[in-house]
Amino acid sequence: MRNDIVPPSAEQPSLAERIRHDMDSFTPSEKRAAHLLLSHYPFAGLDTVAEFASRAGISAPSALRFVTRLGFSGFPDFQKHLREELEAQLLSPLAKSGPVEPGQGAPALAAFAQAVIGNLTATVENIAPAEFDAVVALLSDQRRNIHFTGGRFTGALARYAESHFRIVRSHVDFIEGQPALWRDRMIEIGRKDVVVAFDIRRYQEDVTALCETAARQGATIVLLTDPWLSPIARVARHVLPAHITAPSNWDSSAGLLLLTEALVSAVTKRLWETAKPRMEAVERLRNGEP
Amino acid sequence: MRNDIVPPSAEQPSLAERIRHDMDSFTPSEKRAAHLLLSHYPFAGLDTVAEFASRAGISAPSALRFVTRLGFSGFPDFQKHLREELEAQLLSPLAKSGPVEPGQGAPALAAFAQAVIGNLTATVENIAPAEFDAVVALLSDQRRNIHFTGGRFTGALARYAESHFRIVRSHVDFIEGQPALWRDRMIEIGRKDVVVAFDIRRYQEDVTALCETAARQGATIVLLTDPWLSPIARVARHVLPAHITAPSNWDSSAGLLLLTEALVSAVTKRLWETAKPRMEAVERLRNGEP
DNA sequence: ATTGTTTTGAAATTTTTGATACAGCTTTTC
DNA sequence: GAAAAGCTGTATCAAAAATTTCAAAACAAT
Repeated sequence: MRNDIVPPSAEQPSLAERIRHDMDSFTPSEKRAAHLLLSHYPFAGLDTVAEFASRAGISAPSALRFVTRLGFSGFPDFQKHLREELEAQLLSPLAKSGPVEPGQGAPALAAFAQAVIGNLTATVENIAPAEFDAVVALLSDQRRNIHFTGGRFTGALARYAESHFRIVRSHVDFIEGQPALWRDRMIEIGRKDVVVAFDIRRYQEDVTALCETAARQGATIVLLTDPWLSPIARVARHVLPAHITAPSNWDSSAGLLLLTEALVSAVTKRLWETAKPRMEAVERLRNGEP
Repeated sequence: MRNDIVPPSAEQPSLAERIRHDMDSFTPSEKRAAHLLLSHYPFAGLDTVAEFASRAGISAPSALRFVTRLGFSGFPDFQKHLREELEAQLLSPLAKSGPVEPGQGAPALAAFAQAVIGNLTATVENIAPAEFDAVVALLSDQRRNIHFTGGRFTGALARYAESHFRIVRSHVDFIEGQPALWRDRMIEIGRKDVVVAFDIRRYQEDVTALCETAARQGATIVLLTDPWLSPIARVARHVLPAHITAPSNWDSSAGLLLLTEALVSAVTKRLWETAKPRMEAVERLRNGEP
């Protein structure tokens, strides 16, 4: 038998908090219900049981068991509570933003998120609009070849970028950072090539070498880096810096990801006429259709 | 027959305003219904017809006629509208991130950033502290083997995670999503293994298959997904959902990255005693020192 | 007053929704 | 490895809610 759960009398803590707190005492289906409810709190619970269960990917009886376990006498009772909570919350202007639970992780997570959000804001504010637009234009030029590369950590971001651009347009690839792997490919790189490099501190020599070689051959270099600028900046045509400090032993790449996704989004919109049929074709191929 | 009333399509003015405007065209009992609704807008309308009618001092049919007259097809339709209006209003403060229209370059970047920030906030708020802590504990258990995997886009995140954890602790690797590449490796997977999977919508069957196979062999599955939960959730021990919608043709993985980095940070702190010398050793090796 | 029109609610009907019993499956425990 | 406990979904049923019907009441205009 599991530990009992306090009935939802007239308590202060919102139901959401209680659910978060008791999360690990739930069964798998109950967790799914809980996740759905918390992700659209409290509106997900205001529909019918059938709708709620279906959205959570569970059966109606499981949904019922979930609310019963929460201490309610039935689904209507549960909904009534949600409505009352909502009304109370809406009437008190800023009663929201309750202090997150104690525990070890939550505060750390919240603090981390706050730092990351600060980074994103600072990053956006320090990007020159003209620079961003210029990069979008460059990456939207279908006659050019685009190569993505990065360091040991940022390499994953380069892959992320490549996996998206590859679908939007052609002539896109990823270059591994190790010199042995790209030396001979450099013969192909020329004036119509664009190298998009990701490089943040503990700047990596091999990535720098790659970009310098490419630049010497006439390629256009786009650099996504930190505010202290990777040495690649010397040979780069465009530089987009992102803030990376976080309350961690590691730097955060969220700002770089933001820029990457924003670029993908902007280029997709710009090339929409050709990107749309292309994306549809890719989808068909993935599904094994002719 | 009285003058027609515009149906409640996608309009700007709230229902309340329309009711006030049309007030003098209502019959006496309709007015009573209108007054009740406006006095406790919109909660008075969220109960049952019977309750609503009784509180307004009219009969159920009259209440029905009232909502029909407002242009709704029935009482459930009416309530649905109220809920949606309420949700939109409640979400506006932060997640104003409606379909932010075109806009060029910089404005688009700012809008994108705002949406991403909203996602991060929502993600953190909906993570159960216990769940997060449990995952940290799991990944800090040095006796276990950790395997990261992901789909065509999220695979990059898995690599990102792997590249960090690899330095903090041992027994960490990355598994390619294609079945041909992992089938035979499954022989090694057992009870002391942990599979951390990244999977967001357009959930990928091969990743699901990998996790199901691993789970069947007794491995513990940790899933980072979107709020709609990948089917992998069925076999996952722990699920960390992140909000992913963005004003783009693509979803945003920023929330997943945030969780990843927060996990890396937390585990690094937790294993600091052993992680520190290990990180220093890695650094020496990179520099070619003995 | 009387007739035609509109409004209204009681009761009957239909539809929807919530709840339960039970059997299969999974996980845990011994 | 077998038995027990627990979890979950299908099928079914009961309850409640929404909707329609219809006749009485209120009202307006002759």
